[in-house]
Amino acid sequence: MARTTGSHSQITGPRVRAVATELFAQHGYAAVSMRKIAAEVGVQVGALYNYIPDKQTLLFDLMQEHMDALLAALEDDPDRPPIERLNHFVRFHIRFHHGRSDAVFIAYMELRNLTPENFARVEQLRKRYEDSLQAIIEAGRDAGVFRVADAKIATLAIIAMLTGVTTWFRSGGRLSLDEIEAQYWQLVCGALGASSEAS
Amino acid sequence: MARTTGSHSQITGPRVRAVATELFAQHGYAAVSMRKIAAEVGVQVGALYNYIPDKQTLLFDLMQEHMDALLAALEDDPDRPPIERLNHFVRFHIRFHHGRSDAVFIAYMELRNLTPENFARVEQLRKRYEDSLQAIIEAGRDAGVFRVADAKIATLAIIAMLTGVTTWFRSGGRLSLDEIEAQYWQLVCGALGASSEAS
DNA sequence: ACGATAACTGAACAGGTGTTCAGATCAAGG
DNA sequence: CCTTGATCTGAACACCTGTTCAGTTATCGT
Repeated sequence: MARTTGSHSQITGPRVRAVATELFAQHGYAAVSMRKIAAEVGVQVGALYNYIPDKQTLLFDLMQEHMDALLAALEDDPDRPPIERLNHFVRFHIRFHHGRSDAVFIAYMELRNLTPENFARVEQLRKRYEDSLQAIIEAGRDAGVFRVADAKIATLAIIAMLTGVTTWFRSGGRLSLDEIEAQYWQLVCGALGASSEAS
Repeated sequence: MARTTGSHSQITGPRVRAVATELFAQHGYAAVSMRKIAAEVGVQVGALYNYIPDKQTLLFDLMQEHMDALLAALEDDPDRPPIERLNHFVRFHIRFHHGRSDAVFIAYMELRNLTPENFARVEQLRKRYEDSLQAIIEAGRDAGVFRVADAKIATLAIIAMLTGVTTWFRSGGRLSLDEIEAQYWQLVCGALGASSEAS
């Protein structure tokens, strides 16, 4: 037999990406074979190549989609007060990454498995995201509401701190996502020498 | 030919571990074959098994050694003021991890490639390290010098923030290690609501 | 009802995987 | 100087790797 009953491109296509995301996050890109992905999708290996050109491109596409979605979802209004922009960024970052932990994991862990060209492109997207936080911090520093020695370092430190949440937070634990947000907001504010009461 | 001139266990043994550390960090455990390690060491594959029982144990040993060294090097004196203990922890963390970025990378990225038993053992060591920071934070909070809502979250946030340094810091860059230390000390102090002038 | 084509199978390709081991070779102790 | 044992080679084992493609089948527009 060949084509199985009820199979559609619109089902199989997204499923391949979903399965790949899950397996890559769990075992790592190099440790996951095309046959394992196919088995999980419920299809033979060859069928995968109706939806992806090759394994490397699959990985790159997953990363790029994640970064694109991240950048598209972030809304920053330069006209608002820096403290409000920061508050929005912190809460956005935690909320957006929560529930997408697989994609976050891949985007941070599998960079070394990208070809140099693909790496450069993903890295560019990441830099754009970092720059948006750095702009907020610089605006706050210039306005005199943040006390920070080096905006670049503060940016990297805060993003590392916030992204760390995805490695341990699971819904239904000791604390709710709202509480997590509030705590991290306080930590970030303190780190930047701002009062967390505002905004 | 078989045994080559000038080959010694005392040279080859450590070299295998050094090469493995480098390659695992660069390409990932699953992407590095025993043959690639052997080639880099300058030996045939079979020879590696004079020094390691198998690939999995090699990975585990590298991680365990790193964590053991980390725990052994950390000196914390519960009798000193919390602010001093925190200062020492922050500077120690940054200094210890700097120059060992390969081992740090492996210890954080390759956890999923450990067998369940090995994972549990490494995780226990990591928890012990986290607990030592948490103890400092709790001591400071009880003494009224730190203002922190949840000690566990503050611990995870700070460790994530500090460990992030290894992903971007390289000697000879814009800032020296001393400057990095000072900046992170300020950030950590602020996050915990303490004055960074002390200690 | 039927022809076109999207969707899939099954097999093959050339090469890579971790691990084992008999045999060759060199270093060192008596 | 010669034996002993550590050290390494080279080949083999059974299996897995990403990718391709001729052939088969289900679906859909007409």
